[in-house]
Amino acid sequence: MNTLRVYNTLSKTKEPLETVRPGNVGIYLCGPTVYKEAHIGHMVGPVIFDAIKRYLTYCGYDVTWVVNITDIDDKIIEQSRQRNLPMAQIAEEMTQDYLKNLASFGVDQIDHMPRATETMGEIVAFIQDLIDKGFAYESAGDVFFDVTRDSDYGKLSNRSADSQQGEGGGAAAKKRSPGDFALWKSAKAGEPSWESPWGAGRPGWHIECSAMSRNLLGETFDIHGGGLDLVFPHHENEIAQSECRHGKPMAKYWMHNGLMRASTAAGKVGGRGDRDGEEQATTDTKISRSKGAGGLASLVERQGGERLRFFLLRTHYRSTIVFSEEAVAEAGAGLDTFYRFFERYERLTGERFYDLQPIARRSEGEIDAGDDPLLGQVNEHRDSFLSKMDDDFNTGAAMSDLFELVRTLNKHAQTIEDAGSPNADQLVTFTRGVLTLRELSAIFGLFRQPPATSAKAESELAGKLLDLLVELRTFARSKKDFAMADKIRDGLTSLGVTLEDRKDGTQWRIE
RNA sequence: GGCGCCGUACCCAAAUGGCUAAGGGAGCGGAUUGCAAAUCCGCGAUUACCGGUUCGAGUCCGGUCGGCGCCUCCA
Repeated sequence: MNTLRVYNTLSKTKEPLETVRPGNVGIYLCGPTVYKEAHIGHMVGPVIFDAIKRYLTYCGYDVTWVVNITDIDDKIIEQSRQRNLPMAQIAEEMTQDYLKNLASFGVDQIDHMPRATETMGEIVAFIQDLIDKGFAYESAGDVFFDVTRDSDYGKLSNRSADSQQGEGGGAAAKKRSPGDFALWKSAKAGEPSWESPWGAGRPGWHIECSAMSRNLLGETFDIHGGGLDLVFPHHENEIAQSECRHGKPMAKYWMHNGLMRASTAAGKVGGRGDRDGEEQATTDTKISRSKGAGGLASLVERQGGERLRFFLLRTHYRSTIVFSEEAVAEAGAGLDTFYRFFERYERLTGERFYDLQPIARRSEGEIDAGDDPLLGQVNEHRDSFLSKMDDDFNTGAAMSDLFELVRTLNKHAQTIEDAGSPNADQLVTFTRGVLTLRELSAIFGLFRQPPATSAKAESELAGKLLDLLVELRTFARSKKDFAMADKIRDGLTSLGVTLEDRKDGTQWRIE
């Protein structure tokens, strides 16, 4: 098994992946608080970890991936008031929205999605044990974690416990130290609540993750992930709770993805932008739900889930991604290279790329190339791709090998086409090379099915009309009536239809 | 104020201190084409700036300038 290296926020270095149990990997990713629709930024973690799980599985690990749903929270209660609906209904609605978005982005590798409301027994037991062990205390119906009892506190985010101000407001008066955080919050009148030894209330924000990860992955598991913004206080407090209770490390590797920002045109009210020409002021602002980002469903409708997924995987997961639809469209131009190649593959072999069964295991993908130049090159691209994935899942770098692989295959396709009648040996080698493209792109979760064309609505009738126009143009060309042929083509171009004249006929494509 | 990140070509973006600084998009040449499209080939970088360490620096250290994150809810 190859050595995988993983960047660990705890040590601030890349470390070799050595799992708790050989051959197994447990991953816990902090999921959403379901109080409003998800935005594109919420998809970064799920997409990268989806690719990570695919890669680990491909490398032979048995992976268990948990993503929690936080369905109790002050913000959900607030929404529930504003919309005059029960908290559970809001949570359920937004959970469904989240699941729908995951599906659009091709995230289907999650094994467990526990909810806080379904983990209440374990949460209460967890808190009680912390009290019994002297790490937590009750104060007027609330329970707080006592950060002064945890000598390690702050090790993840590099902060000292006594420098923390903590949340203010009414809770502050009940705390022993300002940095103490709530494990259990007593319910005010009218708030949803659960029974506990400390009275009716609800869990604090961090405790559910400690309880759920312990339940599903054990006291020490392999990888804990989340957005960079969760390092403090959320993950710091999870560590405090879990490690004080268990007396052992919570997770071996802490992986944090970079946050997304939105590129928005800044004001420039008054509309005189001509003086400095193209210089347009833009600011990158944080994407947050409170600032009204959203419309993920319509974004998916416009761009397609695969483009968005590709856009996210283009950049290293720890980097900031600046979001704009222009950038997504640009990424899409790169994706089109693959789609066109798949059509070419189908023309040459009569087989659909999407019907190729991807090679599912790394140990089975190596090609015995012999002295075949094509397969030798394919192997090189594959090795390069895998070595980049081995180095902290560098999808952005590995992407280049996908492009180089498709270029190599395009060249081979060209020689086959130029030869006129394809010979069987060439096709066999070609198909074997294409199978490697299938294998590697499957690690990214790409090209699992043909891109949806619904948005472009190429109805049956439109297709037939296009076929008819192409036929008329072919007739004109055969008569050397290029003026007519070009008129038809230009007209179609202006409608967003591109024509390609090939030896074997003309093909149309809706851009 | 405390902790931390980033600055690579027109745009996006990769690069354990070591060969000509990946790849994509846009653009410009060329092959191909009736002309296009697609594909292939080719073209493009004082790595923000200044200094230091080193045989060797995009990478390490110090400084300057610029952008950003966390410290309160965040993926």
